[in-house]
Amino acid sequence: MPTMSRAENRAEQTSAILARARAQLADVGPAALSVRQIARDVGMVSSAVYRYFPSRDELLTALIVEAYDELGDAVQAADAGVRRRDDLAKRFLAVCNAIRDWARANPHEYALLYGSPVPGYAAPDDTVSPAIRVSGAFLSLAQASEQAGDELGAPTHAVTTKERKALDGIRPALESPVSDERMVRWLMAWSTVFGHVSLELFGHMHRGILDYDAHFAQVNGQLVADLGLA
Amino acid sequence: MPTMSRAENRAEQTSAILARARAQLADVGPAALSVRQIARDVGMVSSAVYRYFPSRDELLTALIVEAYDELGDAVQAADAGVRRRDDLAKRFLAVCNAIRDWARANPHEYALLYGSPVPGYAAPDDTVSPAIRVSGAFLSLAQASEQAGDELGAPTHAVTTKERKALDGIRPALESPVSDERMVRWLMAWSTVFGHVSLELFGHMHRGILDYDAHFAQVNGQLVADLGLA
DNA sequence: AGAAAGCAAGAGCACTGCTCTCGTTGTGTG
DNA sequence: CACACAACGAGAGCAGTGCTCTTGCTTTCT
Repeated sequence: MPTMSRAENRAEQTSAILARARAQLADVGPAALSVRQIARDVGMVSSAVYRYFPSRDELLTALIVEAYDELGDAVQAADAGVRRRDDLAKRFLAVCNAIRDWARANPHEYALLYGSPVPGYAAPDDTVSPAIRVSGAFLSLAQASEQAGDELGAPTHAVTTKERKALDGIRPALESPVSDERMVRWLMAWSTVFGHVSLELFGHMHRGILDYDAHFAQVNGQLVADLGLA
Repeated sequence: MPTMSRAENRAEQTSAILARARAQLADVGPAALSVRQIARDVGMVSSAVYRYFPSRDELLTALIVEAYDELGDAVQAADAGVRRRDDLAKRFLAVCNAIRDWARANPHEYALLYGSPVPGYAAPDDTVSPAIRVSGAFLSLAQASEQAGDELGAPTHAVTTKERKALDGIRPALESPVSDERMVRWLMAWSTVFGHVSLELFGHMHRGILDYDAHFAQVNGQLVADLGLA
């Protein structure tokens, strides 16, 4: 039983625990995730797990980070899959569909990220950097659209001075400037997309919308038009 | 200790339990809601609570119904508070603000309604009828707008035939017809509003948007314009 | 080689949802 | 009016949870 240094073993056990936790999360959801069950699954006793994760919440936080990364990868890959980089409409649609597809494929993970915050307030700074990758995809498209000189496809409601100040938090994250009017539109698109996905996934469109795919496509089409990507 | 019939007592105990559950929900959130703690609070032993609610999930369902009703009341009152009934923009803004205000005042309740579904799948038919009151507010405004002959404030993306069929689920809930183009816009507004509130409340706008009030007002202003209510 | 640190196991604490039993007590019926 | 029945509250108990602490053992560092 040599053949494994302490560090190696630790890495292996850590990822084994995470893998089982991941599976259990997908299976029964975050609320029912049990440290003891995970321990049994990986052939440990529950107290041993606490050598690797100081608490159940920390384990959940690790899962959150993983999920954000996975979603970020999916979104990034979808965007990168569009060959004509200046076809912003196509890139936008790819991103939106990637978000929804991932959410539908991983409902519990999506709920963990965008549903109610499960523990008191987990979100320490560990989670924010992977979290911004998704909204970052929207922001880069917004910048590209601005640089391409696109005109917004719908009349713009005058941006208030308060709102201009409120947007100061976003500007530092931009490499190239985006007009406030366009930024508002893109933020609205962000809310609309996640609003739709959440409402759909959490059952609020039940018996109202009969074809989620069609409706999401319709909404995206309208967003493309409003953003002036067509 | 007479002075109380069995039925009276039952009603009183039931509402006492509900009241404490309500308070605990607002305090610690749905996940940490404990039947035993509620029992202690109302001066009972835990097993006695099960004479009134067959399980913790049923209790939660009752709370969900209560919360839907409260939000529905708030929305309805906000709408009714607008004197000029034909000022649809004002009514729309009143409804949107009522939703957000209620959500901010009752974050745990909002999370229970629009966040991740906590128990496996509670939502039996008990919850659907109070739930549709909120979306119903949007729908009545959409109908009023159609009847007023408002023109949509932004170019319309062509509605696909699939989407037209997808909307069949909503039509039975309408008293007066609404064009599919307008309906799509209103559904988008619905997604946008709840998307914004969820993203804001669950912390996803942290450090990005510096003034939630201003941004929400800006978004609503744009929605009013897009819906042609101005 | 010896001290220090890492690790797995087990026992145990305080808590949870929920079930069952056991007296008591109010209620509708013969 | 009396009696049987159903509702009720309390208590014990089961199976499960997160987490801590102690006890040995083993790898690593000095």
